[in-house]
This record gives sequence, C-alpha cells and structure tokens, in this order.
Amino acid sequence: MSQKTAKAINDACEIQFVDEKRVKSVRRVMKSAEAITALAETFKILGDPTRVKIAFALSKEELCVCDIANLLKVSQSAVSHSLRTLRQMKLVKFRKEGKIAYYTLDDEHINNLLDVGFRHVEELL
Amino acid sequence: MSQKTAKAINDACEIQFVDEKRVKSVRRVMKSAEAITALAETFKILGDPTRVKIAFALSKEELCVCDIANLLKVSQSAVSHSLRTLRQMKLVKFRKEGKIAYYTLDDEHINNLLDVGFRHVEELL
DNA sequence: TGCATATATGAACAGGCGTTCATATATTAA
DNA sequence: TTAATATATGAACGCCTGTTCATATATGCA
Repeated sequence: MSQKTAKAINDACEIQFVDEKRVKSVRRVMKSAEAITALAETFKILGDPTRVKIAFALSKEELCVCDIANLLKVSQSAVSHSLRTLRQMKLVKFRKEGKIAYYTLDDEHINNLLDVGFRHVEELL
Repeated sequence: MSQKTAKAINDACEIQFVDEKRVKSVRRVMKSAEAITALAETFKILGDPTRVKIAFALSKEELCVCDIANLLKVSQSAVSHSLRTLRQMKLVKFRKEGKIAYYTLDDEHINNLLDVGFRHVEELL
C-alpha cells in the first residue's frame, strides 16, 4: 500500500499512521473522522426498511404522520419514532400546521442518496 | 395525498392501496418491493463504522485483508467477517493471488454512494 | 370546558448484529 | 511432510435497536 493511500485513509478514519507532528492538519483529520462516523450513522439510519420507505415516500411528496402510517401500514407510534430518528440525522424536516405535522426530505442530497442506492440495487435484481 | 403519489409509493413498497386487478404490473411491483428491501439492506451494511471505513479505504486503492486489518486496527477475523458481509451485498469484490486476497469496490456506484453521503454529512459538521 | 384528533415519547421486551476466540482451509517455502 | 502465513468461518456473548403499549401534550371543535 502506498504512503499516499495510507495517509488519505488515515486522515478520514483517524486510525494508525497518524503523524503526531502534523499539528496543522489535526483539525482536518478530526473533521474527517467525524465525517466517517456521521456517514456510517447516516447509512445506518437509512438501513431500516421502515425508515427507507418513509424516506422514499417523502421523496415523492410532503406527507403528514398519519398519511405515512396508513400508507406503510405501520403504527403511528412506530412512524413517529422513525421520523424522530430521521430528523436527528437531518434526513427529514417538518412544518407544523395546526395539529398536523408535514414532513419532507431535508434536502436534495437525500433524494440523491436514494437514487444512487436504487441504481446499485437495480443491478442485483 | 394524491392518488398518483399513493400509487407510486405503493408500487415501490408493496403496501396498501395495491389494486389487485392490475395483474400486468404485479411483476414490476414485486421488483420494486424487492428493490426497497435491497436498498435498506445496502444502507444497513454501509451503516457500520468498520464496514464503511473498509469501503472508504477500498475507494482509494485495492487492498488485501491484512492491510485493511492493520490500517483500521481491527482484528483479521473482524475484517474478514465484514468483507464477507460487504461481498454478499455486492459492495466489494476480490481476486486471489496465491494466498493473498485483494479487495476492491464492486463498481462505481459504491464510490458514488460514499461521495453523495459525504456531501450530506459535510453540511452537518 | 370537555372531547376527539394528531403527534410525541418513555419503558420494556425480543430479535438482530458485530465482535472475539478458536479453529479450519489453503498456499508457499523449506 | 512440516511449518508459517493469509484468509475464512462457526459459535457464543453482550450490546444495540425497532417495535409495542401506555401515556403525555397540543390543537381544534362543540
């Protein structure tokens, strides 16, 4: 393995080969380490059938909690818990209109993730 | 929620509102339902710190098992188990040269997934 | 105010999962 | 063949997580 590769990977994962002298780059290293952690977290959250279905549904249209629950035939409670998880990782956002909460995907990146993911799995089926 | 949206979501998730009469589209529905399942599975597999680090490392360079283990400071056994999981979802592939197994990402889609994922998390940090 | 609706949330339980440990397989060299 | 190296794998243990159930909060209507 090349030195360059080791460094690049190390920068991102904050693992082995960290040259303690590179003080100036510590911040970047830290940030990248956080990024890898956040990346895993993001994938993990989308790695649940209920949550990915919710995300897919929201990629089509803004929906309220009870619509999602009815559509997916999942209890209101389960949907609400799932939405909180999605919200915490900034995958969805919502606006409140009276007693109804309307959810949408947080940004276009999520749509992108779903698209790229679909493109991968389509070749498996 | 519009009828159109309900149909689209339903087609993909195979949930509620399925019009049993649409015999001709059953196959597409099934395929999409499988796709959603496979999509969740794919995200789930990348939703583990060790595996996403491995994927990230492999996006930089082809690596053998022991290189990965050393780089990530994870036991050889854990790496091997992780690689098997990644292999089963066709996220990585390998070639064998003597007793050494060299792993790479299976295709460009995976690189894409990592990229898009990074683009999302970078805005969170 | 009282009641129904929409959503959120804490507790708890069951099932799933990643690691470790021990061991098996396979290749290479002596 | 024997020893060493590289990788794979099964079993098992402890942790994590998604759901359910009960309940809380909050809004709207009568």
